[in-house]
Amino acid sequence: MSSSTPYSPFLSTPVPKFGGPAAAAVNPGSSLRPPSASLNDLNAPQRDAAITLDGPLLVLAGAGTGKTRVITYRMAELIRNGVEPSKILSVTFTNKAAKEMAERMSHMLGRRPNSRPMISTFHSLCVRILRDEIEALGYPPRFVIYDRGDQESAARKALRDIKVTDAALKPADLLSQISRWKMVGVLPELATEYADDDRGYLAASGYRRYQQSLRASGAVDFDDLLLLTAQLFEQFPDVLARQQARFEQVQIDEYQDTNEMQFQIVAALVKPHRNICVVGDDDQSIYGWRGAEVKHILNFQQHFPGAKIVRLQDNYRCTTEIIRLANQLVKHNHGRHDKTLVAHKDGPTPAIKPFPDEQTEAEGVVREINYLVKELNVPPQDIAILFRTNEQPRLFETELRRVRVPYVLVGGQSFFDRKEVRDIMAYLKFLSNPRDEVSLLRIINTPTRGIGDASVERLLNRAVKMGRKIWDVIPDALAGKEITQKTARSIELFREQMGEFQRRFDTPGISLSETLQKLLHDIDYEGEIQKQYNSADQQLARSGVLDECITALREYEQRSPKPDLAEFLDQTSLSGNNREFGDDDSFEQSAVKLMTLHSAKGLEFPRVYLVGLEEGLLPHKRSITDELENNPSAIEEERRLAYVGITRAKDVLTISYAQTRMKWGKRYKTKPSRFLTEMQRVVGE
DNA sequence: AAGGAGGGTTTTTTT
DNA sequence: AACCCTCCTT
Repeated sequence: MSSSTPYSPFLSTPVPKFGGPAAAAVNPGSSLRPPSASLNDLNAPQRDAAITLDGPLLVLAGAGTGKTRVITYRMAELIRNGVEPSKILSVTFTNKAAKEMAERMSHMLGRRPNSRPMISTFHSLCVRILRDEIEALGYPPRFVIYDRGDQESAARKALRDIKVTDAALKPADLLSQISRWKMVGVLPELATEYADDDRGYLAASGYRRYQQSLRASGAVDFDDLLLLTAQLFEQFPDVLARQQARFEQVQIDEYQDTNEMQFQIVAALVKPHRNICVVGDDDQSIYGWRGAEVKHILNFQQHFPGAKIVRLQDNYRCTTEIIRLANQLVKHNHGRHDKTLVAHKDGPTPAIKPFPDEQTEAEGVVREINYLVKELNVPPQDIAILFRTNEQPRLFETELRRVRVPYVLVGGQSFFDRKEVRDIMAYLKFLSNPRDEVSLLRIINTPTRGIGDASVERLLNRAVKMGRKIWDVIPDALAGKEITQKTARSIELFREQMGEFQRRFDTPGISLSETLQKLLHDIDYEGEIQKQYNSADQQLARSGVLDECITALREYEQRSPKPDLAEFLDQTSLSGNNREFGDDDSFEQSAVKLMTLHSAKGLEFPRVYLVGLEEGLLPHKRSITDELENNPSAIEEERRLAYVGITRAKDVLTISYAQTRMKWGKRYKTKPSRFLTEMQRVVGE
């Protein structure tokens, strides 16, 4: 985050080296270097929050009021007051936020690697706990984390096994129902009780199959990480006691987006000492669809009686004009803590620009960006284009490429969605955990090695029936003439080959990346690419992906003290899509950012283009129909999303919409978003 | 078993 | 318009 805020930027003062004179003066008796941060950098309420060290604390922080800063300074205060750094846990919403906060702490603490606060996301925290303790639940200590694609395969298979057709229940629908159940702690055995119609019953039995197959594969999905941790705490007091003892102080950022399982985990962790500090803004709750519950932040005082509340309403990020729009817009929501942000700097009035169609919108926005960058020397990284859905950025990308302005598409699953990467990850997952059936099925005939779908299907049926592994039923399948000699031979070869690579990956001292390189060579993945794509540059691009994978693994090896394939896989599946791979920091730092409103949470940019403000897009069509059906607050979440978008802009905000838009190959007329009129009108007028 | 053609379907947001 | 699935030919 670039910090050119007019009020003391984060590291405005030089950081004295460890043990310097300043350190001795502030904290004479401590072996720890005190933080360089001075509380004078903070305004009164911020300071009040940062020095409240005991007992539950709720910081209601509006957008741009410096909540991350408060959390960091508070950690520094805790350490200054003698709390052992490693006994502090700070939970952030994304890995990126964790990384940034860790870097700031390193600056403040002067890099003392032996004791530092644990800063991580809920999911990473849970992985750490589960890696140590999961055997208690009957899972193997080695498990793989299934990403979205793996989950879909598992769901598809579960539905096929119970003979449910796509028409009755689609894999994606099953997954979202499973997720909703897991989010509130409903286990497969109990799901039927929560089903209220036929589809619900189908989903419940799908859920049972799905979970069975994950367990048999030694796999967990994202929700399991939370659910299993909560279960662990509930069922095993000794485990809970051990984890409780690890932390004396717990802080949680973006608390408005905690879901039920996360709340339970935290409540259990802090029970002995109640030293919990949560920071959030109910107006920025945008993950309701993922089980986030605003009620946790609204009811914090009921959960933790005696909690102190600090309100931060001074916005130091945006101009008065931007804040005026934001305030007016969000006032249309009900069920919120009424608060009004106060801005402190002036700037141009935000522009609202209509365009005839989405193509012109992209051209217009990019033309302006190009002018800013080329003629006015605005650094590209000061500019962001924010949008609601992932189909929107394409046109902007094309335009940016055309005028040669550097850009990065943040978040979009582009890298991990590529077939080649998914294949390679499946190989690695399988080799790390040979029980992983979903990955095995993906790679068993990729590249093609004469093991056809029909044979695999028959083998699988037999394997399931006999409760054995797919390899072990080959002789029986041969005898029953279910597969041919030739197929059996191919499978044998494949099995031997994989066995060899398993051993290699398992042997400490053998380079992981070199093993991967050899693997790709041995299975002739390159040849597969040559066959699949006939144009030379496509082939080149696809092979480039292979190199990127190898490079990613090599980089992991270099930065990890004790490289381990399973750890690499954990990190890549949790680090949200693009992080580990092709994460070219130096390039990213001087590029225009393109991202969804959801990914933009917690970030800020001097110039923001908020595009596609149309009915059906923002608010999204789905939320409009949801509003009519069952969820009266669906539109309110969209409104908060728009609010988040507006408040990302520090100085210049430009809002745009297209008057017509292409959909499914047809052009439709659009209506300007209701939010546009709302934000320009005071409630009640 | 593999590859290609044609037809039907699709769109929210992500750790 | 793009993607996936199914069916058909080799």
